[in-house]
Amino acid sequence: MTRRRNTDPPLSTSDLHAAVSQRLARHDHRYTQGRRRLVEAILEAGQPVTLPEIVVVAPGLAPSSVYRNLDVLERSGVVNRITSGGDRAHFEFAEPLMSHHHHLVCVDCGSIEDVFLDDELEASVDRSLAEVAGQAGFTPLRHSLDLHGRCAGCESD
Amino acid sequence: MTRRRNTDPPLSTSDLHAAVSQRLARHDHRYTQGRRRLVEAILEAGQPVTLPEIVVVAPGLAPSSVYRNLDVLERSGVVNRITSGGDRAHFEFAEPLMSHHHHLVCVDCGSIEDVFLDDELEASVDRSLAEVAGQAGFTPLRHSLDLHGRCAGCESD
DNA sequence: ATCATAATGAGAGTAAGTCTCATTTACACC
DNA sequence: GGTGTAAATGAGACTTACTCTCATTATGAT
Repeated sequence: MTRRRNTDPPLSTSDLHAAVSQRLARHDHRYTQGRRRLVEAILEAGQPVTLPEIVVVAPGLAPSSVYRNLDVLERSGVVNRITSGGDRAHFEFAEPLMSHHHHLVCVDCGSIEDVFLDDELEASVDRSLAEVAGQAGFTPLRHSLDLHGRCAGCESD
Repeated sequence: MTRRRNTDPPLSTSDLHAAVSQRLARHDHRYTQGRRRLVEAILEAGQPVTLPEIVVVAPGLAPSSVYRNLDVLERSGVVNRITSGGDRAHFEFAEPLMSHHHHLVCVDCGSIEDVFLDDELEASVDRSLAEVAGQAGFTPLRHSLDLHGRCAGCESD
């Protein structure tokens, strides 16, 4: 298992914009300037980000619009909402705009870092989950596998 | 892999109360009537519950006290807070008061059901996570593995 | 260029959860 | 069993992440 950097995107920036545009169009949404800046802010962050972090990177974006657009992007399959990190939601690109990965969630500061596991383990996890889901009459969409603990910064305090 | 019922607790009710009492005492907290009723409400639910669901099962408990006590119980290692199910936190007993398990999270109604995976898979997951955590200087506490999808009730609509 | 429609943004509104503080309860010691 | 002290309670004010509203503006199709 190699630890990949989150800065290795599966798509180039222009391909990302094209893919986002296509997904929005498929849901009858427009790829406006504001949404483009929002996508670029998430891209620049390179990690799951909260709304305040987005507004810092892309000042001038109205919070109400960012919230609304994160919603649109989520429903269009562009973005995932992560709620494991405390009281503030984090956002990141959804698959396949970003490769499948998991999270290190800091229980102290709520920060979230991406990590990658090997495909064999992912396959066993999916197989096992599919089995229990079937027994419960549950229709699986995706899994989330997060490690909760203390990040390097918080541990050294 | 056998699908265990969540109604198979690792502890009897009196053992549960004893264990809770001990954990509270270890943190210099008292096991009061209100906390006892709260613990029993979570026990009766048999699934991760939200605050309104607790108040229904145990009417008369003041919401502010329930919130405060859920906090105390969480910090004393009695209860886990689950934030995967939308905007409302769910609570359930922590290990080892409840055996290690995972969740089916309905993306429609936000309900959460417990499922159990086999120990071998859990071990591989822990091994892999420990490896990536070490590389990131992250101190692991616990992992969460949730399956997101649509529950039987919501799928049939 | 025009037009219909979607998107924007400022601010009001909502609701989950926290804080405050006067009162009550639980445990330790006698 | 009483007594004192410190923790727990509960009602309601408060905070804040997020959503809604609606008048204005930008977008993309023709």
